[in-house]
Amino acid sequence: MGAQYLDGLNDAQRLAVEHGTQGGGCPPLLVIAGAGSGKTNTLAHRVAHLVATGADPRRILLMTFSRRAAAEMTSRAGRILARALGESGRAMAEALQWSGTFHAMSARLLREYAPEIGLDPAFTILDREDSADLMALVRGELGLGKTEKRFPMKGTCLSIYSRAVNAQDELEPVLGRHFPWCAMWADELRGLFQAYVGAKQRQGVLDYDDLLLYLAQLCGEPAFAAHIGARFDHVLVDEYQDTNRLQAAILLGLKPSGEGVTVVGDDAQSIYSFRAATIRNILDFPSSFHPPARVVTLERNYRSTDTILAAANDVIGLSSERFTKNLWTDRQSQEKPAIVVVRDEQAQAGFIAESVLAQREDGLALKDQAVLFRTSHHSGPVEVELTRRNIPFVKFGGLKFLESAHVKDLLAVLRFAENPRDRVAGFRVLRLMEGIGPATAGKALDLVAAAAVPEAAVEAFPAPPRADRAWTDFARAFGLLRSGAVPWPAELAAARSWYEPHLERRFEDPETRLADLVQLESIAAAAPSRQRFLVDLTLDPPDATSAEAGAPLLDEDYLILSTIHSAKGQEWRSVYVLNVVDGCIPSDMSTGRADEIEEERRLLYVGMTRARDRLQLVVPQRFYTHGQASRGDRHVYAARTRFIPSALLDRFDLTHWPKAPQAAEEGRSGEPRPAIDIAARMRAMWGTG
DNA sequence: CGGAACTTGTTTTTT
DNA sequence: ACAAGTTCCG
Repeated sequence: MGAQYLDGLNDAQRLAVEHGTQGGGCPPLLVIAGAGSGKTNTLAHRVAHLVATGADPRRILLMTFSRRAAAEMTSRAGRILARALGESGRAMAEALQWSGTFHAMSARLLREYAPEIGLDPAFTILDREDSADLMALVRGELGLGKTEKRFPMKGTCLSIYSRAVNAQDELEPVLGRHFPWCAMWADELRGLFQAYVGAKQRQGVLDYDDLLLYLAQLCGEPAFAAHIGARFDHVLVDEYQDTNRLQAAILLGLKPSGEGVTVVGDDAQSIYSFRAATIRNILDFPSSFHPPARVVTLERNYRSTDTILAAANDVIGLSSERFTKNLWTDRQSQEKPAIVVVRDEQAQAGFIAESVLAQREDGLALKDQAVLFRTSHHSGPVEVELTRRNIPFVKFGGLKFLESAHVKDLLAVLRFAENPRDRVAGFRVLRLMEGIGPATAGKALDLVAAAAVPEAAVEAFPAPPRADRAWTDFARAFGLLRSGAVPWPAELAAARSWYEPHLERRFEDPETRLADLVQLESIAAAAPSRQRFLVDLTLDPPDATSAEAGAPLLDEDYLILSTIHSAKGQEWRSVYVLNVVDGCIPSDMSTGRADEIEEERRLLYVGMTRARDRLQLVVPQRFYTHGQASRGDRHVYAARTRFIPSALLDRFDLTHWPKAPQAAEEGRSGEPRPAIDIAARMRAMWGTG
């Protein structure tokens, strides 16, 4: 049967789309989808085709890496179905309710099964920072704050815990491999983690890892697993190379036979091992089943020019691991990707600004261009330069608006109302009031947690005289939020009006912060309930920060700045990669072990393969070190990344910017700079510290 | 309780 | 260089 909407697909894509839709069951399928091979399109077609050939869209589970990817996928599937079947097709797509991240789907399922596993269905979810705060709280209670040698910081403790959980590994090997400097604390850490788990359970809170861990445990019980698995006829997982062992355990628990399972990914683009993702998941997938899963490989690249692809293929080709596929394209170009050598990060920023504008003159909108980098702060000087020249941009990755103190404060009020046992939220809220410190807050929270009616306990609490007034106001607001008398979006406004005086007292710039809170209310309006709002926001925070304080500039043109991690799955006509220098890519934090270096290589590969028509890698020659500024400006010389050795230079055009070093410009503030800073080397001979 | 001054270990990417 | 934690004082 030749469905017309499949005509645009190539043979391999079509194989992937039609697999298991022609009767006789649907055995497991692995799609190895190279960069730019039309992966999203193929997966969307597969979902649409499944539905068009009779699958019930309410019984399809689609797990993606981000909510944004899920939305893209379902809307594409919707368009295909609408084209094929008209209005009824659109309705079918809307029934694709089970799509989202592993974490979000887990939260939803756990909420349903909570009563059966002794979990409070009103559980709240701690984000990374909240989890670390709770870890610190517990650490204090155990007296690990005051030790001879300093105990690891809260964030480090959480990272250790998180890796052990997600990799399903024992503490000692985790410490040995990833946190050798904490190995001496193994016993104390074990005790800390035990107490941390206890605290979470008493408070009815789950952290990110728990969402996966609880569901994996549930799926480890055959009876539950079968029950949950039976709700879905098809389970599709995108970006499978970036899943960890817990996620694989969930998938295999739900569908032990692999019937109806499709996973899609690319081993060459695995870049999340720091989150315990393991490439073994995708490599071992076929042999997890009997007979083994079918494998379809998409090797035709529709995105990049042949010159860009040749360079990217060569970069990944130097990997010590063997990759089985070789991407090809028929998009010819005369232009090779460029390596642009600039003097320093300042010059790099100047080059970006100028080049972006020049390309816009040539008809390339800002939105068609993106600046990518390894680490969030690498874009600092570029951001300054763009702002100076009034070039609008939006930045993805790095600090989020959700992490600002005032937003967290307001959310904590809601979370405390949702779950009065949530100590991190409660602590945060109570201490906003003048005269309430850690001691008083702790006492109050104990009473609230023990009370049958939390709002009554708040009202009855004997606040210190200094805080009396503030406490009365709080008790009233808290009672209102708990009563359910205020319908949802208005509840947020109620919380804000309680919070406003505290905001004004605590911050220098209350106006801009208040604007953020108002913006939060527009997000809240889209959520059906307080609970959904809190879950959605912690599991999928708005990930962009723009120069002009988050104004939704949908129609305007703006440049994209993004970490390479956040650029996953995206593409632009013109791409710049910053700091393509040893120490940045690979990050000098990740040059310890061979597998870390390999991941950095893949990171560069991912960055390069985002480009459609034009790719420019920028190499600053030196970096200023602002350590102990004893005398003069110190700097270190940087070398081009080790991932592009001389043998690969043929694949690139080597250029300098500015074209001709302008002596006049340099001399303005005094003597010309020497090409080699002998003086700095002399000083460096005697150590840097 | 809350702010100021000081000390010391750390390191990035994100659901 | 920085942020987190500690100590001290009003």
